[in-house]
Amino acid sequence: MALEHAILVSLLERPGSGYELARRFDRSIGRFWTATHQQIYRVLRRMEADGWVRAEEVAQDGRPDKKVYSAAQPGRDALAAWLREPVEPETVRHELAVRIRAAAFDDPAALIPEVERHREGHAALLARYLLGERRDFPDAGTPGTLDAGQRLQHVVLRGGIEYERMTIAWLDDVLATLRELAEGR
Amino acid sequence: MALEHAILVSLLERPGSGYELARRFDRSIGRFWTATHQQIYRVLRRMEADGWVRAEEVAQDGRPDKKVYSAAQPGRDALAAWLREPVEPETVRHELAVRIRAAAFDDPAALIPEVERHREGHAALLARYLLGERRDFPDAGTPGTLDAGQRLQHVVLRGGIEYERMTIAWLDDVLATLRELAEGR
DNA sequence: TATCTCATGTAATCAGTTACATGATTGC
DNA sequence: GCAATCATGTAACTGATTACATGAGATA
Repeated sequence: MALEHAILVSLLERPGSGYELARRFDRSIGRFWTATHQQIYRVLRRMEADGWVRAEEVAQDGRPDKKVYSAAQPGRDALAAWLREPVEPETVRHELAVRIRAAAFDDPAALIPEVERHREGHAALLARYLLGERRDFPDAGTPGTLDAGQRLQHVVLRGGIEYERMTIAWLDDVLATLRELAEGR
Repeated sequence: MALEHAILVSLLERPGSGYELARRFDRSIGRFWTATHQQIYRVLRRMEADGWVRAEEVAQDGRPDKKVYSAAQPGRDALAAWLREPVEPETVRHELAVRIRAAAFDDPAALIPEVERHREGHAALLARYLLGERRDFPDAGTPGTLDAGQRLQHVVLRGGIEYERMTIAWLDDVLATLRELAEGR
C-alpha cells in the first residue's frame, strides 16, 4: 500500500507526468520501490480523485499533451500521517535463497552460472551507486553543504551501497560453497 | 511464482501437512519467503492436481485428521528445471527507504521512534540467527562434518546474519542522520 | 470459562503483471 | 523504412491478503 506514498515523495521532489514517474521508477526510485506505468496511471487517477495530487494539462508541440501532477496539501497530510504509523515488517521474497536450498536435491553445480550472473549484476549496481555518490555528494564530508533532503537521500544511497557490498561478499561465499560441493570436497 | 518451489524444497527436507508448512513459513522458510496458510492450502491443491506432490490422509487421535504431503518425482523434475532457469532480478519493496526520503517533507524527528523499533527488531533477529547457528552448526569449521544440504542451509543462514548486521549498522547511520537534522545540525 | 493449538477451508478484495492498443515525432 | 521515444490507456489475469467459518482437544 505504499505506492501512493512513493509517488507522493517523488512528486514532492519534483512534479511530473505519469510517463516521467514511470521512468523515475525505472531509475532512482526503482531502487527501493518498483512499479509499471499501467499501475502508476491507475494509482495517479485514484490519487487525483482523492485530492492527494493536482493535475495540470500541458500542451507540447511535436509531442503528445501530458498531464503534469503535483502533490496537494491533502497528500502531504496523508504522507505525514503515514510517517507516524508503525512500520510493518516487510514481506521477504528471496528467490535465490530458495534456489540455494533447492540445490541440495539436485546438482549444486547447476546453480553456479546463475549465481555468477547475479554477482555480476550486483557488482554493476554497486559501481553505479558509487559513481552516483561521487557525482551527487562530493562534499558530503564538509558540514553545512547539504540540505535535509540531500542528506536523507545520501543516507538511503549509503544503505544501497552497503547492501550491494554485503550481497557481493555473500554471493562469493555461496559460490565457494557450491564449488566445493561440485568438486566433492 | 516461486511459492510452489519453496513448498517443494520444504517438503523434500521433510514431508508435512498444510498446517505444518504454514508454521515452517512462519519460522525458518519465512526468512526468505512468506506465505499465509490460505495461500499454502490453495497452492498445495494445485500442486497435487499437477502431480508435483502426493497427499496421504493421516488419522490422529485427539486431533483432526491431516493430509501429509510429500514431493513426487514430477515435482523434483520441475524443481531441477527451475534451478536452471535464469534468476530474474527481484522486485524491491523497501518501505523504510521511502519513508526516510519522505521525512524531508515533514519532521525528520517523527521517524526516529519507528526507526529505533525497526533496529530493535533486526537486533533480535540477528540474535536468533546467531543462536540457531551455534545450535545447528557448531562444528562448521571442521571439514567433513556437514552434508551438502546442511552446508547449503548454513550458507543461506550466513547470508541472513550478514544482512542483519549490515542493516543494523545502516539503521544506526540513519538514526544519527535523523538526530542531527532534528537538532538542527 | 476462556484462550491456545491443531487442522482445513471459503469468499471477497486488492495489488501487481502481462499483453495489447494508439498515435505522433525523432533519429539511424 | 524501422526502431526508439514520448504519452496514455484498456483488459485479463495471477498472486496475495483480509476477513470469516468450523470444530475438537489441551491448558490456564
